[in-house]
Amino acid sequence: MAIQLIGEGGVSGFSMAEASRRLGVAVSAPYAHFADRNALLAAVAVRACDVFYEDIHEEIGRLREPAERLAGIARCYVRFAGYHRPLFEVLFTARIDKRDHPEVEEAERPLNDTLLECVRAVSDGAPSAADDLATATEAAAHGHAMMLIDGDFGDGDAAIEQAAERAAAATLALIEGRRLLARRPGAAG
Amino acid sequence: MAIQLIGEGGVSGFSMAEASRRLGVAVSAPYAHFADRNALLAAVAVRACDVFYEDIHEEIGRLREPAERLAGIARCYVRFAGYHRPLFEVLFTARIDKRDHPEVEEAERPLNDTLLECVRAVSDGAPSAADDLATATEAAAHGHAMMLIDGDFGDGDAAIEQAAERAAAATLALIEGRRLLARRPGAAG
DNA sequence: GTCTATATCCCGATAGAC
DNA sequence: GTCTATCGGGATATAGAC
Repeated sequence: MAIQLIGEGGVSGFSMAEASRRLGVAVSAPYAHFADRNALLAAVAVRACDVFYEDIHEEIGRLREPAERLAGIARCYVRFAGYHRPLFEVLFTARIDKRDHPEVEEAERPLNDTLLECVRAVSDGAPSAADDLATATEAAAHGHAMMLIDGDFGDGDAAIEQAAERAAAATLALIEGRRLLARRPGAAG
Repeated sequence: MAIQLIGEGGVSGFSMAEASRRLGVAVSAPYAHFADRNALLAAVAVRACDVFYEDIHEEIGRLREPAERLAGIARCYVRFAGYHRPLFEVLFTARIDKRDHPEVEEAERPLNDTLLECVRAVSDGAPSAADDLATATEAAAHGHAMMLIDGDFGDGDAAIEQAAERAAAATLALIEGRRLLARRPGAAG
């Protein structure tokens, strides 16, 4: 499938023209399958969600402790960024207009649901506590993933695993100190 | 200065041509001041470091508690992303080759030093503990900043402040649970 | 569904006059 | 230091034949 080969290039400058060249087809060929560049990117994003979803469920299927499961999601997040970098970039750094491509939002929903489910399992009954922890976890995972891509952990599989392990550990630390995540009365939100 | 006006555009596609147009000068004018596009971007990045550095020191100058100071850095990080978005993008998402432009690395050093200083103040004597906390803090701040830019917190100043407050709170939580940041023996790194 | 060919546009960078 | 003019390149997207 074209989608996979396109993934070999970066996200931008990824171009229809170069992708076509790599596939050995004419530059006009992709337009028979996708309305325009963004439509193709959206299709890649949907595929990225599917891969990500499978990775996460494989991981949390092995884990029983709620805290470990949430940490496992963070681990998967960073591993996904490392092992499927092009998909990750399309999903998180390509600005796809969700109004033009609601399929992407649709594909993202199961991921959010899984995260919320795991967060609720470790969060105390408080109303906004789960949301606070979910946001913090997502931010920590995303930050580690970006730093990994930026090369802050070095190169190769060892760097990926180190970043993933750090993200998982950070998640456990966030859980440990989660009572401090409650926003103070003064802040908006 | 051209640098400021250029900041009005996104990071990419930012172009010399469009920047020149905005300034009402010829497309060739900037090349009298900068060798090429990357040189201009590098200059913007250096400026970004300076602004960031001043913001941080204004913030931690007001704070005494070590933990609050580290949280203040995270707060500044996210605020910087929100209030100086173009500078933030140039600094963190434009890939500038540090070998071609060592000035950027030079300008970044004081920032790293400040972070490490604050981290050491809250970290227990352990050797790698400070490094672990620094990485986790940076990742959390970066993650919140990226989510802010992505619109996950909404728009406007309220969104910026909310994201900044969440990043600060996450930092405090990381400090609280910092003993869990130590990587397990099995992991590489 | 794929090809060739083409229209249109924008960008980075340089040359040379002023 | 700024201008005009230009070269060379690459991109998106469409039209029409096969």
